[in-house]
Amino acid sequence: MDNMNVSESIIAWRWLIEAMASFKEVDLFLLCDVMEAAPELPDGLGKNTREIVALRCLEQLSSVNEIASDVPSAQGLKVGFDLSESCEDVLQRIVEDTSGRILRISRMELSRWDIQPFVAHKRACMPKCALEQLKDAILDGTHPYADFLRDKGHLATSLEDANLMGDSNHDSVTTRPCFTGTDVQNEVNPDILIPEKRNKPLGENHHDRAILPTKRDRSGSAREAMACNVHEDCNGELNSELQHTNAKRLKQYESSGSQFVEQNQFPLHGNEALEDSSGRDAPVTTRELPENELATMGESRVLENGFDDECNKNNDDHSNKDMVQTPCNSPVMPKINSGDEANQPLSVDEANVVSNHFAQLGGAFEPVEQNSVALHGKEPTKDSSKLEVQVPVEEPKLTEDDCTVSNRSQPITGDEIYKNQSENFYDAPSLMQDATRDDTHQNLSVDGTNNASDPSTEPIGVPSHGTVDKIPTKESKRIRERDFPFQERNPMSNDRYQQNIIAGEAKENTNDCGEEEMPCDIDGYRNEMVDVDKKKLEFLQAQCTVGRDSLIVDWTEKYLCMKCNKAGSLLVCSTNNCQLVIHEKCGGSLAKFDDKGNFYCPFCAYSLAIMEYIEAKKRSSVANKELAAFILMGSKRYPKESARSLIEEINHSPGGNADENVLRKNLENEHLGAREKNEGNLVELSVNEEDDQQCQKIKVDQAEISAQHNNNDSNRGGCHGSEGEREGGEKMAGECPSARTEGQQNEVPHNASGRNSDVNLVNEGKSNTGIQRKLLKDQDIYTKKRSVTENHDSSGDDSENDDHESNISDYCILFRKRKKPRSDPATPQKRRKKVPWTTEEEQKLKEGVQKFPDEKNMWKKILEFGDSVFMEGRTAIDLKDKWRNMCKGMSK
DNA sequence: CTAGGGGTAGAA
DNA sequence: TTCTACCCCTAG
Repeated sequence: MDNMNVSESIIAWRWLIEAMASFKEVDLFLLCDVMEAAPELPDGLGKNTREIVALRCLEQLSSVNEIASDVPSAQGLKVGFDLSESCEDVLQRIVEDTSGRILRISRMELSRWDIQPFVAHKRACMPKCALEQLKDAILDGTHPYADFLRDKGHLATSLEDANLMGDSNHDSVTTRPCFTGTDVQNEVNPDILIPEKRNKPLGENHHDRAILPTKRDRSGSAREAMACNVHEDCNGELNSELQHTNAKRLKQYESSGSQFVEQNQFPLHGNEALEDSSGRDAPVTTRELPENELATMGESRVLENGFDDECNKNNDDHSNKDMVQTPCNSPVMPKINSGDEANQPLSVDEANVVSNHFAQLGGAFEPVEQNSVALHGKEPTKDSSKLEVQVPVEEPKLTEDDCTVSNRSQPITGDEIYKNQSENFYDAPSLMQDATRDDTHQNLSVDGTNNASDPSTEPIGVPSHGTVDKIPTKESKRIRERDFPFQERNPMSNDRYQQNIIAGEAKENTNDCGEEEMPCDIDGYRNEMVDVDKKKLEFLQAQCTVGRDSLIVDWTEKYLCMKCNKAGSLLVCSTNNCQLVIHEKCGGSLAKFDDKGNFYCPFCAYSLAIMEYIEAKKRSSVANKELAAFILMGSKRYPKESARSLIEEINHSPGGNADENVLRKNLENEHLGAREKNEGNLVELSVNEEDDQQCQKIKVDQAEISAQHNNNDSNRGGCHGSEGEREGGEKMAGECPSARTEGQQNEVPHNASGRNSDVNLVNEGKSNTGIQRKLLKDQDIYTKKRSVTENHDSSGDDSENDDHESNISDYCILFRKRKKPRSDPATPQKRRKKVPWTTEEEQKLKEGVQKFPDEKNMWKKILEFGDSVFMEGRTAIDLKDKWRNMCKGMSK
C-alpha cells in the first residue's frame, strides 16, 4: 500500500481487516497481526472496524462458551449484555472482569456470560463489510462504474458461476452477513492472492495453526509476517465438500449464528480430528476462481499480488501454514473448539488472540507474558518466523469511485469516502438493514404479493429493502426470532435443539441416571428428546441440502412443504421458532393439533408428548410420596417392627426405584424415631413379618397375583388366609384358633393364619362384601399379610379398620409383597387364646412325628394327618412347638 | 421349610 | 411363679 495515499491506504487496510474479520475461520491471530500492521485508522472508521473485530473476538469466545454451557455448573444464570453496548465495550468488560486473567479464563468462567445472544444480535445488525457492499453496489448497478467494474471483474460471471456450481456454493449471495469463503473469492482480487504454493494439502494447517506462537513470540515479525498473508490452498475437492455442506451450514448459521452447529456436526477431538478436518478444510482462497473473476475489483482492488515475491519465499515451506485456512462455511470446527473439556482454559492462542486484540483495541489490556500462560496441548513447534501473513504490499489503486459503496448514482468525491463508508456502514439505517443477512429474503421472494416491508415496522435487521418480501405475520415473527434469538428464545428452536443435543450428550457422558428423583426411564425419555432434536436438526439440514433453492431456505417464506417440497396448503408448526412447514398429510399421524387447533409438527408433537409424560411422571412421583407420607403420618399405630421390616423390604426391593428410595429414606427417618416413641405401644395394625425374607425374594407377578386371586376366591370364598395361597388347596380350617375359639374376631378375616375359613366366610357373608373384595385384591397383591384383624379393638368397627387396612394395602402395594401376614407380636389382644393340648392331640402328634420323621413339611403333614384330632386353630408351628415342649418334658 | 433359641402372656 | 401355648427370630 505504499503507493497509496494515506486515505486510500486506510481504506484498503480497513477493507482488509473487515473482510478478514468477517471470516470466522480467519485466525484471530492473523487478524490481530493485520491490525497491528495497519496504520492507525481514523476514529470513525477505526471504531467501526474495531467493532467488527471485537465482534469477531466475541464470537470466538461465544463458541468457547457454547462448550462451556455443557458444564452443569455453568448452566445457571448467565450474565447477559446490554444489546446497546458495543462489541468493543463488551469485550473490554469481559477482559476486565477476568482481571486480566482472560488468558487463563476457563470455559467454566467463560460460561458465566451469556455471550451468544449478544453476538447473535450484533452479528445480525452488523452490516456487510465494505468490500461486499462494494460488490453489491457493482452488481446492483448502483455503483457509478458498475458496468465497467462488473465487466472488468467478471462479477456477474462469477455470480452466475457460483449459482451454477450447485446447491451450496451460494455464499456469495448468502444471507450471511460476513464474508464467506466464496464471498472472498468473489470479492478479493485474485491477482493478489494467489500464492505460488497452493496445492499443498492443508492437512497440517490446522495443526500448525493450533500451535501458533503467541504474538509476543512473533514480535518483530508481525509486519514481516504480514507480508505473506493467507488465502491458501483450495482445490476442487474442497470446493466440492464446501458445496456439499454449504446449505446445511447456512441453515445452521441462520438459527444459531455461531459455530456451534459445526461443532456438533463435526465433532473434532484433538489433533486427529484437526488433521482429518483438513480434508474438508477449504481455505479461504481466491485460487479457485479464474483470475478474471477474481479481478473483480479491477483497479480498485485492495490487495495486490505484488507481495508474492516475499510471500513466495515463505510459502515455499509454509505457504500452508498460518494461513487463513477455511472459508466461513467450512464444517471444520475451529480449533478453539476442538477441546471437549469445558473447564479447559483457553488455549494460549485463544487467549492471546483475544488479549492481543483487545490490547490493540483499547490498550487497556496487556497481553500476558507467554511464559505465564498455561500451555496445554501441543507446544508451539513452529517458529514465529513461520507465521506469515500475507499483506498486500502493492497498494490498491483506489479511486474515489472505487471506494464508493453507495447507492447514489452520483459518485462521491474526495473525503466523502470516509464519511460515506462510515455512514453506509454504520450510520445509515437503511443500509445497515440492507446489509444484514436478511437480504437473502430478496432472493427468496415467493410471489409477487410480497411487498416491500415497511421499514418503520420492521425490526432492526429485518430487511426493509425494496425487494424484500412482505412477510406475513408469522414469517415476520420468524425473522425476528431468527435475527433476534435472544429476544425470543425459543425452547424448540434449532438453537435449543443443539443445546439439547449437547446437554443430552453431556448428560449421557456424565450421569445417565443422575437425577435422584427421577427414574432412569425418564432420563431415557430425555435422551429421547435429545434424539428427537437431533433428528429434527438432521431433517432440517437434509431439507436444506436437497432444497431446490440452495440459498438459505426459509420454508415459511417459500411456502413449500419441507417434506415434499411442494406448495399447497401448509401447516406451520405452532411451536415457537420451529421452522417446519408441511402439508398436513405429510405430517403423518404424529402431527397433531392441540385443543386450540394449533398444529404441531411430528418432531414437536413427539417432544411435547415426552415432556407431558415426564411431567406426568413427576406428578405421579410426588403424589406417591405424599401418599406414603400421609399414610405413615397417620399410622402412629404402625408398629416399629413393621416399619423396620418395611424399610428392610424396601431396601431389598429389587424393583426399587428412585421414588422408593426417597420414600425409604423418609421411612427410616420417621420410623427410626418413632420406634422409640412406640416402644411397647400397642398397635392395632400390624404386618406379619413371618415371611419377610421370603417376601423379599418374591416378586409377585401380576399374573400370578391374578391367578391366586381367582384361586383364593374360588377356593376360599374370600378367605384371606395366606396359607391357602401358599399351598393352594390346603385346608384352611383350623388355622385360626383364635377366630374359632374366641369367636369374636374376625370380621376381617385376612387373618394371619387365615385358617378359619368357615368363620371368615360367615363373617364376610355378613358384611363388608365390597370392602372384602377390595381387601382380597389388596391382599393378593401383597399376599400374606397378617392382619390386623383379629382383634381390632374388638369394636367391630370393621368398616373403619377395613378402610385403614385398605389404605395400608394400597400403600404396601408399592413395597410389600407379603406372603404371609401375621399378627403383631406386640399386640396382646391379638395373641391367640391358649388352647390346651389334649392328650389325644399329643398322641396324634407323636404318631405324626413317627410317621413323618424328618420329612419336608413334616409338621404340615402331621397337621393334616391329625386333622381330625387337632384343634382347628392349631398350626404346623404349634405342632412343632408342642413337640418341642413334649420333648423337653420327656427329657425331664 | 425346619429347627432351635428365646420372649411373652395367660392360666393355674 | 410356673407352666404352657403362642409367637418371633435366625440359621441352615
